[in-house]
This record gives sequence, structure tokens and C-alpha cells, in this order.
Amino acid sequence: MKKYLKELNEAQKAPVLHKDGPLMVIAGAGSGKTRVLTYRIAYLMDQGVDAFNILALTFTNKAAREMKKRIADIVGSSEAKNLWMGTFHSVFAKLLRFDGNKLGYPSNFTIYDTQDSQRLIASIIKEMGLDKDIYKYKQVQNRISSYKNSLITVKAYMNNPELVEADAMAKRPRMGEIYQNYVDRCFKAGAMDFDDLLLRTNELLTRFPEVLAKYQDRFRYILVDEYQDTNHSQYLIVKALSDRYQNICVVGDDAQSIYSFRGANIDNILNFQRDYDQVGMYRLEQNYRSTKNIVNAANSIIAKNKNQLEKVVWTSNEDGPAIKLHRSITDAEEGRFVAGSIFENRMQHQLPNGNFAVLYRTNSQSRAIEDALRKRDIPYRIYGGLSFYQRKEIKDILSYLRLVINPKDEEALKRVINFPTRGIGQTTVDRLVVAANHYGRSIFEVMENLDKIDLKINSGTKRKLEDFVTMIKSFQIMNEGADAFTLSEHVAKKTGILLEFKKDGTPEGIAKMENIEELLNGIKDFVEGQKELADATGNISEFLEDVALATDLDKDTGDDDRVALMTIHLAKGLEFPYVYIVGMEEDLFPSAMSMNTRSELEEERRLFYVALTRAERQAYLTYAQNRYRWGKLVDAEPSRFIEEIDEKFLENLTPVENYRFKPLIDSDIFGEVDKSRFRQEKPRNGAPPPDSHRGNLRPNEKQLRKLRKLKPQLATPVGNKNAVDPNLAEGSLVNHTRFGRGKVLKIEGAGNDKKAEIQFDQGDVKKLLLRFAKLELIS
DNA sequence: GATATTTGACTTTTT
DNA sequence: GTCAAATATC
Repeated sequence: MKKYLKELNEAQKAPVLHKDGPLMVIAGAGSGKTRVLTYRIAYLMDQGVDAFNILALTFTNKAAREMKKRIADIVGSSEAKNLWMGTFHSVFAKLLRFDGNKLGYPSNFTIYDTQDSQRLIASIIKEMGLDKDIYKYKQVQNRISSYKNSLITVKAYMNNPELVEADAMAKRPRMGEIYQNYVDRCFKAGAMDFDDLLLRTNELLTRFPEVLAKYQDRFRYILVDEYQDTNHSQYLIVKALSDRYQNICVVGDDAQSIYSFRGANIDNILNFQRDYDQVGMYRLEQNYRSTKNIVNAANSIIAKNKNQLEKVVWTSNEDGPAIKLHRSITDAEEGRFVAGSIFENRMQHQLPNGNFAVLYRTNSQSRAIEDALRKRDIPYRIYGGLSFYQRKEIKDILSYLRLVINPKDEEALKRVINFPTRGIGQTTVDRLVVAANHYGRSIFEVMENLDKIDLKINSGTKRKLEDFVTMIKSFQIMNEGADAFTLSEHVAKKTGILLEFKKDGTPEGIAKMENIEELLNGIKDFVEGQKELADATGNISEFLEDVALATDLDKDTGDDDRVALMTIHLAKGLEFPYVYIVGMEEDLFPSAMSMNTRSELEEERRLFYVALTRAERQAYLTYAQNRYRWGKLVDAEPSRFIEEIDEKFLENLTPVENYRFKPLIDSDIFGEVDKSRFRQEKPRNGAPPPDSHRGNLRPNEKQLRKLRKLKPQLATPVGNKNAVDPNLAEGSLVNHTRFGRGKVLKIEGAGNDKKAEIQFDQGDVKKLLLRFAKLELIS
């Protein structure tokens, strides 16, 4: 028996030892799903399966990297290196660079991000002379994306009267044409968007049986993590590749399916047993992560969903403290509560910042939390949102680099052709685009052949265009010999971007320059890292691929100790001892956009389930009664999800009876405020406030600020219950909930600042504030 | 064609 | 309250 198998319980061991043939593992939250996947791969390799024949698809590249490292520890790194492991997008991008030429794509194709796609769609809409208020580029992009995820090509769309009619009904009869133009333009630019990486893989495997056979034979064992979040396109790829050997292992949890908005189809997991013969079914139901309180509370929530696979998650962990519920007046105060609570918990339990996470439904909620943490000097890191690589100055540099690799890249070219300004204006670009479309060539090709084409461009502008082409070509020549860092640094200087921000001199300009420097440093690190890999060259194209497909979690350095701020979606798969779920309000969570159908609401509920099950020891739920949204202060009411948790798992830190507004409102500072806005209770789904209220929104916020100054913290302080035991003295033996048994060495301070220095049996000496430390006096 | 000023969209989640 | 795009003006 292999040593590592002893680290598994019986339920976990069964799927690891499962021989050939399809198997599905339904894994409850915190039940050791990653461990099963990791050990199964290691075990397969132990049994003589060649790493070259294993394909593992994970949800983030970070997860893949960590799993690979763990496997390397078990079977040796030289073998583990040969595993194909990564996200669907990165694995199949790699595959398409090998075989995409069969579909007419160059191996150096660009990957368009969402922003690139949207810009292209916006310009197509404009070129077609359509009304941009009816054809909103974001909606159009969304629609095209969902066609692609369902494998509906332009042709399939045109042949499907239902779809055509649906768009016609939505007053967008020319959707099909836009779709067609978009696909053509991407192809002509040598570019694939995110959805293409899957769609084109499908096309490749369907149209070229010999390619399919090659990869079927190569990937004899396929493992898919987070199977509940695969879309139709991904489903078909997995189905096709596993068709020959049927060695397919999928792992997932239907209760954690939260990506239907990007086409994830929960039926993939619900129907797995129908899709394959003789499926081995395994369930992991023991939770090792969280306390009983958290597990049971989460169960009580998810039980409200009708559509789910049967499964009972349980834990043998201790009960743990109740989930704490906190109400505040505004989102700013919510932030202050969270920051204060983190501060206190950190001190009380002597914890690092990395033990805390703040989770929210929308990225825009991070600001209030950030402000509060910054004021308390609590280091934090925001994941997601507008990522570093999406900032204007970074995308500008990256666009130049993209052009070097693939000069046909239209979106990159349009971005930088006149930045920094070099006298090539909108009119000129428009003419180039028209010419490019007319000749069926890329803009860059048109620019290379200006003298052969009759364009209404004057000679001065022509020379500027030629200069631009010459510059890009000089970069290309340099790229043949230089590594990514040398080239990027050269580009940043030579194009004048660095100078542009330098002479700008404003704080924003300086910040942008620093960002560019950070990018260059990042590229340098990347090059150093690549040099250690056998099959990598440190070329800029490798870096660009990395950037295009990196998730925000991927670039986590992990070496600094910070509080994590992220959306619940991003938190999937992670765990933290302390978790704050903020903005527990109707219309925010559940989101106003997702309450139209039962299934949408159920997905929001699953999202809440995911959020709560991230917590190991303690979960907090917070909500505000007023919140800034769209730059305005709006009323909010508590989320229905709060009521759905069984009361016995909750502790209300701000019960209504202790929460008195009236005396404050009646005081002079409020003048003629409409007091009805401060009522405690508001009927759900009540009529919207009359118009006269709207004008009052801003003044009220000013008054609320005054109120805050007068009474900064209405919340009851944490730790009231931990009254200091008067019998505690030097030499006492005590028990601590976290550190175990210990002996008091010294007592210092008085009152609220009374501290004890304790030698714990586990070895550490810690100084604890008695006001907070949960100490039990033994003798 | 470049620059300064104004408008307007945005806030559901992401590879 | 933020940002990029659209418009007005030189």
C-alpha cells in the first residue's frame, strides 16, 4: 500500500483506486476534492500510466500549478512535468497553436480579451450604421458569446429561425450580420476570443478525425475538476476526447454551480450517468474544513433549493461559534465594522492577516471595505476587478507587443497607432479600416502597401504611417534575438510611452509610469522563470499567452500576509479561518438581475452556500441600511438569505432593540430631515419612495456623516462576553480555545488593557489581551 | 488633426 | 463617483 493513500479516508480512497472506465465524484464543500484528484493522478502514474497520457482540466491555472507541485512531491518532478494540466482555455489554446493551422489560424494567433471583443463589436456596429442605443455593444457581445458557448456558429444561427426571430423580436434583426462580421474580422486579424478557444477546438476535433484520433490516443486518462461549471462547448470537447478510452473522471458539486451566466450547464453533471456506461459513482460527504455550525447552517440554506443531487454534508469538527450578523447604517460603516472586527480578532487570537477574507457579490463593493482597512493600517489585497493587465497604460504596452507577434491584430493596432500622438487621426484610421475591409486584408498590410493603393491620405500622413510600420518591423527583428524583457523595455522607451507619462508629471502620470515599471519587472521575473523550463524560450509570445489567460488568483505571490478581498465567484475553491460576507441585502445579494426566475434565484442561493462554506472557524454576515449605488445613496433591506438560515446558528450583534435612532434624529443636527427615511422596518417590495425623496438623498448623506462623527460605532464591541476572570493570576493554568493548555507567566496592564503572557504547552509564548482571549481557568 | 470640455454609461458574476 | 467616449473648439 502506498504511503500517501493512508492520508485518505475510505470515501476518498475509493475513487482514487478506481481502475479504468468513467467515474464521477460528487464532493461536498470542504470534503477533500482536490486531494482526491491529486492522489488519483499520482496513483495512476504509480500504476504505470505515462504522464504524457494524462490530461487534467482545472478551474484556475493556480490550482493546476499547486496540484502539479503536490504530484511532483509524490512521483518526482521529472515525471510530473509531462502532465497536461491547466484550465480549459489554456490547455486548448496550446493545442490550437499546434493544430489551429488546419483551420487557417496562424500559430501566433492573438487572444482577444473581452475588452478587445467589445471594442471590435462597437466599431462594427458603427461601420454598419446601426443605432448604438438599440445595438448595445455589451449586450451584442454577450449574445455572441452565448451562441459560441452553445456551439451555434454563424451558419447554425442563420439556419435557426427561432434564434433569428428572437433577435428580430428584440428589435435587433441584424444580429446575424454583426455576428458574421465579427467572426470574419477576428479571423482576418489572426485572433481568437475566449469562446473561440473552445469553439475552434470543437471544430478542429470534428472536422479532422485524424486530429481527434491523435489526441484521443494521447489523453487516455482525462480528469475534470469543477465539472458542474462546464459549458456545452467544454462538455463536447471532453466527450469527444474521452470517447475512445472512456477513462474519464469528473469531480464536482452541483450545490456549487455558480457560472451559468457564462454558459455553464448544471445538466452536464446531473446527466453524467446517462452520458457514459457503467459510471462509478462516489460521494464525499465529510467536511474537514468548517465547524459544525457553519456546515449545518450552509446545509439549511441549500436545502431550500429544489433541483439538486442527494447528498448529506457532515463534519466531526467542533461546534464552533455562531455565525455573527451585523447591521450598519451605511456601506462606509459596514466597512468600518469589518475592519474593526478583523483588527480585534487578529489581536484576540494572534492571527496573521491572511486568515481573513472579505467576500462580496459585486466588485464595486470593495471600495468601502478598502477605505476602512486602509484607515486601520490593515494590509489587504484585492483580487479581480479591473485587473492590472486591463489598465490603459499596461494594455497600451501589451498592444505594441501583441503587434510585434501578430501585426494583423487589429484591436492592438487601433489602440496604439496614435498613442503617443504621432499625427495619425481618426479620419486616417477610418480610411485604413475601409480599405482593409475592401481588400480583405489587415490594416497593417494596407499600411505596408500605401503606394500601391489609391487612398485619400496626404503625403505627410503617409510618411507617418510608414514610420509606424518601420518601427514595428524593427521591433520584430529585435524579437528574433532578444528575450521578452529586453524587447519590452526597448518598446516602452522607443515608442515614447514612458516619456509621455514622465513629462505629464501629474500624480496619475507618475502612477502610470510606476505601473509600467512594475509590468517590466513582472516580465523580467517571467523570463527568469521560463529559463528554468526546458521547452520555454522566454520569448514575448509566451508572456502574452500567460497574461491573456491568467486568472487573477494566478498571480498571487502568496508571500505577503494580507487580508483577501474578492467576489464570491473568485473565492470558490478557497478557504479562510475568518470570512466576512458583506452586503447581505436584497437587490444586491441576491442580485436584482438574478431574481426573475426560480433557477436564477437558486443559483444566487448556491452562491451564498459557496460563500459561507469558505469559512473554517467563523463567518460574519453584514448588511447596511443605506448604500451608495450608482453614485447615489439608496435604501437597502436585509437579504432574504439571512432569514433562510436557521436562527440557532446565528448571533445578532445588532439586535433592533439596542439600536436607537430616534433620539439622534430628533436632535438639532438633523434640521428638517424626513424622518420616515430612518425607519427600522420597511415592507418588502413596498412602493418606491415618492419623487420628493430623491432630492433628499444627498443632504441625508451629509447628515449621516455628522451622525457618524458623533457616534462612530453603534455596534456592540466584540468580546463583551469574555469578562476577565478575577481569579486569574501569575502561575495559573489555563485553557485556550485555539492554543490549548498553558501557564500564565506574567500579568500586566489594567482594565481593558490587561494582558497575560502565557507559555502554552504546544511551545509558544504569547501575550494575549484578556479582554479578548477566550481563556478557561483550570487551576 | 489636436485639445479641452461635456456627456453618459456604469454595477452581476469571469476564462 | 469613475472612466472612456463624444462633442466642441482651436
